[in-house]
Amino acid sequence: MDLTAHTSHGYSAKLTADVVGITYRQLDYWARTDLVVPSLAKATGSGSRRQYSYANLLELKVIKRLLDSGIKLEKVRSIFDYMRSELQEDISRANLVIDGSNVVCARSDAEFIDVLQRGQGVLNVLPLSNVKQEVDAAIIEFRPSADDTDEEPSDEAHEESAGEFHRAIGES
Amino acid sequence: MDLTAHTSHGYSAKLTADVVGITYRQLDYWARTDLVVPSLAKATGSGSRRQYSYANLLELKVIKRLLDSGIKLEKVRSIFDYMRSELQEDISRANLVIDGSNVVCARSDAEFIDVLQRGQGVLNVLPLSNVKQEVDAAIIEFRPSADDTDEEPSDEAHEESAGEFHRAIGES
DNA sequence: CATCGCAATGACAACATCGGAATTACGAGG
DNA sequence: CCTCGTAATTCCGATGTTGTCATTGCGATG
Repeated sequence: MDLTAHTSHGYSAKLTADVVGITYRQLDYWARTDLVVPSLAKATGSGSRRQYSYANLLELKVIKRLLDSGIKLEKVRSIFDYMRSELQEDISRANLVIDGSNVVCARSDAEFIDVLQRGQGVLNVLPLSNVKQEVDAAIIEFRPSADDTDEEPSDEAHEESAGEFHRAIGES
Repeated sequence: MDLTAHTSHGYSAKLTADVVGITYRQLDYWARTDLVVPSLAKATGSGSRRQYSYANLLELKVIKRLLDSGIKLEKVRSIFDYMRSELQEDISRANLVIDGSNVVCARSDAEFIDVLQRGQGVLNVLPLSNVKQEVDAAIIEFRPSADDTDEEPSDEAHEESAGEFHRAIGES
């Protein structure tokens, strides 16, 4: 199942916001401030339509993850200077490690652990595999085109889709 | 060398800000908003003197680390609900792992790696050992009481005291 | 007692990051 | 051509986190 092929016409702003799990207002703000500009169609004035690509969805989902973990948007902006060169393909087995202003994309587990051991400051570790998974799941969930053979058309239960980690950590 | 004994009279606000590497304005704001209230002497009105303990210095240094890595102060506040119960002793070999609203203090390397592998979202990893190191070094550096037999009395070069990691990561 | 330095306080401004409501404009369909 | 739905834009406001500056007050020293 390759959801990248869905990029024939791209994703509208509203759908993108729903899939990623952010508000339209945030998506709009990020587009205007050049954090994530829609690849397929930029806004050309009032009434025009922004069109986001599948790659844009992944970018936006990563940003939401970073924000949810408490990272400032300002820092996210600097991170994405590096991100855009690395985020393109094979997101499946990569781990992103961020140390202040430095970013590295560790693909092997050995490199990953090695980087962690040398860390001097705070390290922000982001496994990218589940990002793609969650985006794909959300695309199907919010798909407007027919065949919604799901049992949960309710608008709730989109948060905490993967909840095994929280029990291992302990409650806050 | 136990610098905790320096707590006989505590640390003034200005000295604390210098040691930790933050502005007085930040320290003042954090005290007023109950993020870090000085243990030894709270402000009792205009003209009074705040007195910070050694434990306060460690707390403040951790906060600065989190801020430098782009963590929002709002998230730092929630993190410290858990932190205060764990930050007291044996900071030497502990690693702090933060996943959104969940915080865990992994003491063994095995537990540390195990937690990292199960991470679903963004993990903020903070080695606490070097926090203590840097605070101790800064205390000696900014010590007002005599015997400054150092070769660098200049006010610069306090940032990036441990710079081996940056070369391993790559430039930003 | 007068003065000085330091530190807390308060008032104000600035900035980023949004949320909400009203307005405007595009495109499709009758 | 008119209308309708959708979406971008504009305007306004709120909030949190500082910076700057002036004021007030404490304590020590002359």
